[in-house]
Amino acid sequence: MRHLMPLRYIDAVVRAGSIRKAAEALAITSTALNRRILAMEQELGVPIFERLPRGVRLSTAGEILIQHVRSQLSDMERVRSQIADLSGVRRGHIAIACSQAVLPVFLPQQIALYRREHPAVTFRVYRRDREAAEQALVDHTADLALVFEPVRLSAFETLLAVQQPIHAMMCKGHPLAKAGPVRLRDCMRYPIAIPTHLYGVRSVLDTAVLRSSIKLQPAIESDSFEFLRHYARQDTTICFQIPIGIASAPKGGDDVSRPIDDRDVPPGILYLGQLRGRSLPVAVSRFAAQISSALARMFEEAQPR
Amino acid sequence: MRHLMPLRYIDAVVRAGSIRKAAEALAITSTALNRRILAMEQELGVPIFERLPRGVRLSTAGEILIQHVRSQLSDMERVRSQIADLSGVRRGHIAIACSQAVLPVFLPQQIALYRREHPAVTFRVYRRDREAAEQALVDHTADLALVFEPVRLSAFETLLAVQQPIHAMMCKGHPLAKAGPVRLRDCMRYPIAIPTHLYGVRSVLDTAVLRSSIKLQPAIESDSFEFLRHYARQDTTICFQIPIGIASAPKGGDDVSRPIDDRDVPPGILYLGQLRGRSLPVAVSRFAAQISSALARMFEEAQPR
DNA sequence: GCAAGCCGCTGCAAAAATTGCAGCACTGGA
DNA sequence: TCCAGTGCTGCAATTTTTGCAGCGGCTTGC
Repeated sequence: MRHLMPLRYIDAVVRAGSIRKAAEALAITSTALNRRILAMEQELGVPIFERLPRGVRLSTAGEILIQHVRSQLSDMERVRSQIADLSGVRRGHIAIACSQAVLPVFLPQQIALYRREHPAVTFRVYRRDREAAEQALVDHTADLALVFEPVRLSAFETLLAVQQPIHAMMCKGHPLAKAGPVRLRDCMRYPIAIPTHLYGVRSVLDTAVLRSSIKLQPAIESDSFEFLRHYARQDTTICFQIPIGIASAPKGGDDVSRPIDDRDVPPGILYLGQLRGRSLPVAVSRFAAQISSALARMFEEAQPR
Repeated sequence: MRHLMPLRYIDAVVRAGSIRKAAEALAITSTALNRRILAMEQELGVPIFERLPRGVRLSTAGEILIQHVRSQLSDMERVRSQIADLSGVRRGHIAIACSQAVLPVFLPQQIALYRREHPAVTFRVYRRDREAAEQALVDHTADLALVFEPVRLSAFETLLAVQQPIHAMMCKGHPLAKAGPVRLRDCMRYPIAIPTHLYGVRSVLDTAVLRSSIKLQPAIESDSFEFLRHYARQDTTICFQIPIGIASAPKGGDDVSRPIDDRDVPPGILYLGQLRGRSLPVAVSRFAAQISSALARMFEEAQPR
């Protein structure tokens, strides 16, 4: 849509932090971009940006404006999508910000399933910790967020919530590698590998441990689940993951997972959500419905808390 | 704002019903307008208008688009207003759709009061029956609606509701011209002048009469309250009005008003409302707050029903 | 302490877009 | 059947936008 180019320009400048960088990203000259910004500011009667020696920053007025700009841009996207939808073409774009846990199995499966029906729909998947995921909704980088144990929920409108008990994972030959729940204190007899505080799994474990006598003494700490898991395969180290992040094939994998007993660690909650008050494009809401029903089918639906 | 000219153009064409008429209203050539419409349609990939021999009409896609267009336009207005507000300039524009009753006294007073504080704010006042008033909110012709006994309330978000008992009005020398409530059957002994069914006063009277043995036999029926009132001054005819439409000066007027007894006619309700879900420009919401408190001070606040 | 590197901004000319005029084809009503 | 009214198009004039080169201001690193 041609007429909202000026809005795109403003958004680009905000994201780039400088007019020249934004111009490069937009494949136009800095001159042109600069003049459009100046023109907008004159129309508005107020500067949108503060000029700094190293670029520009939003002014107070700009802060108000950028909210409007971003909602306009994504709303136009919704309109396009609705119009395309009624002429039978199922196209669109879906951007998702999500926790690591859904990256290896769940999301690839679901997206593939969806694209089988609607090949004209494109996807973008951002791996974001629970705080950054909400921010992505706010600045319209993402349409949906699928996060485990989000922190603040002010701009977040929950579409679905499912329980996710923490599982302990270990290599096949591990002494604890049996079926059924395992007690946390049994795990603690072995070296443990856990993620950093950015992650929901860690925060659930931390709060659970607080009210018990057990102490978490991690042998390995990392911000990469992939690393933790591969490390745990090497020896008797135990790592932790939630069910949605564990391949469903029960015997094919190199490792074994056992739920930690409810009495030790209560289940965490995985949330699917969108920006509060926004009306989603058809493609997005259809995809949200699909993964909602998949999640609800796979896991117990959680009460909002 | 320059960049939403295309949107204004579309809106103008929709309202005018033909490109040439809209072009005239916009003070540009039909050629230019026509080409912009064509360009928009090409960008969208779908016709916005159906071409008729006598003009154009919105297509299905256009119906979706015009909603977006109008909300964009008024949202931009809100942003401008917010930005102007933070730089201390209290300017803006307020459009109100209202029932006749508030036109003679209440609204002029309130607007004058408001403009004394904020002279840079401009007003537009539309006289609309209760159905048209809601429509004016929907198509963004009006920011606020102040209507007596609205019919449908689907797009209408109530900001305040106050009770308005129906009053009987008569000339000074009338046999009924005393203080205190009057019974409806006493009024019926004289010729009565009442408004058409478009009006809330009529519908309140009609429903009240339905459950009694009294029959409404209007001597005069008109869609102009002003006419009815002036007519009633001529002889013993009685007309009806709600308190907000009656000048507060108790003895200055040429006529006398007496509330009709609650047992005969229950009070109607006057609603102040806006378009559901819309966030109003600062000027508008400030004015809404002003008249809300004025109404609440003058009349008993009604429970929503 | 001074040069190098970014930054936003501006004068001027080229390029691109928008606009206006005149005119065409079409339709429904007098 | 004619006429008024509609949307649409080719072409030229006009307006707007863009790009190039360059200026002055500021921070950073040697």
